[in-house]
Amino acid sequence: MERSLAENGSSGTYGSSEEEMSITKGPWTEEEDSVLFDYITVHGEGHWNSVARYTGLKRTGKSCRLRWLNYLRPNVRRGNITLQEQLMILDLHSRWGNRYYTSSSLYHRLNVVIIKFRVKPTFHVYDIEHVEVMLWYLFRWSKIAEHLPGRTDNEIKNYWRTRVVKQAKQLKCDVNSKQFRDTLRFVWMPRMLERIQAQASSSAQAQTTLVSNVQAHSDPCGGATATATASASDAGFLSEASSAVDVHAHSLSDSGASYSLMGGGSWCSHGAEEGYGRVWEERNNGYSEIAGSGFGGVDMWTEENICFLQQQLADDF
DNA sequence: AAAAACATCAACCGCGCAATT
DNA sequence: AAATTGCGCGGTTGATGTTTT
Repeated sequence: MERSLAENGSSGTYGSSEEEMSITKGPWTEEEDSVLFDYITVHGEGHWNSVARYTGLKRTGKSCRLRWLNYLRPNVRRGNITLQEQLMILDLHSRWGNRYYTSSSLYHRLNVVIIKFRVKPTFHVYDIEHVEVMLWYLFRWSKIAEHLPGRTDNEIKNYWRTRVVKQAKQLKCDVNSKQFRDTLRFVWMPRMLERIQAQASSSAQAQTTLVSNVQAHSDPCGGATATATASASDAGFLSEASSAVDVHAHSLSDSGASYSLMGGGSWCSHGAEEGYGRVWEERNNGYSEIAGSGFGGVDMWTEENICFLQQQLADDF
C-alpha cells in the first residue's frame, strides 16, 4: 500500500534498463493474440513468465497476462458500460473506494493500525479511523469488477478516471470531498436510478431484477446536506446527462431500500469531520442514531462485528 | 478544410506481497 | 535465511479516434 503514497516519481523515465531489446511493447497483433490464445487453451492460465519461452512471443509475462485478462479471455466485455453498471460502480466505489488519507504522516500513523490488524485478527477497533484504514487497505478495483460480469478492473478504473474524476475536476471538486461525494450519492445516483427504472418499465421486464438489486441505499445521517449540492448536478455528469429530472435528497431517504449486495450491512455517512466518518451498522440491530456520540469505545465494534466486516470485505465481496 | 483540443482505453510501470529456490 | 521469481494491484501514459474551433 505504500506504493500509492510513494509520490509516483513522475515515472517519465523509461528505457532505464538495457536488456529489454527483444521485448515487444505496444498494441498486440492478431498473430500474437492467437499464439497466446493457443498457449492458454493448452496450458491454462498462469505461468505467465513461461509464455515467452514456450511460444517465442517477445512479450513479458505481465504483458501476456494483461492481454489475456482484458481482451482475449472468453466473455470479457468492453465498451458500452450500461447505466446499471455505472450505478453499480458509483455505489460500490462510494462504499469501498474512497481513500481519505493522503498525507504521509497520517498514513504512517495509521499504518500501525493496519499492521496490528493484520497480525492480530481479533484486534478491537475503537476508533472509526481504524475501520477507515481497513477499508482503505482492502479496497480493490477488481473487487468492484467482480460484481460486473465480464468487466475488468482496468475498464472500471478507466471509467472512474475518465468520467467521474474528470467531472469532479470540472466542478472544481476533489473527488473525495464531501461535496462531490454527496452530489454523486444524492443527486447523480438517484437520477441514474430513475433512468434505469424508466428504461426498465418502457422496455422488457428483463431488467427489473437488476434494478431492484441496484437500489441506492437510504441514508438517514447525511440526507439533510444533499440539497446544498444539488445545483452541481446541472453541470452534466457523465455521458448521457440531461437536466430533465430534478431529484431531491429525500427521494433517497424515502426509498428505504438497502443494497442487496451488501448481504448484512449498510454504510452511512456520518456527516461530521468533513464527512469522513462512516459507521457500519448490522442490519438486524436496526439503525441507531450515532451522530454526536463519538466513536471511542462504542461497543458496536465487537470482535464479532469486526470479523463479519472482514469477511464481507475479504471473501464475499 | 485544417488544426487544435479533448476523450477514450489498451497497455505500461513500479511496487509490494507470496511462493519458491 | 536470504535471494529470486511470479503475480496482481493502483496509477499513469500515449496512440488513436472524436469533437470543437
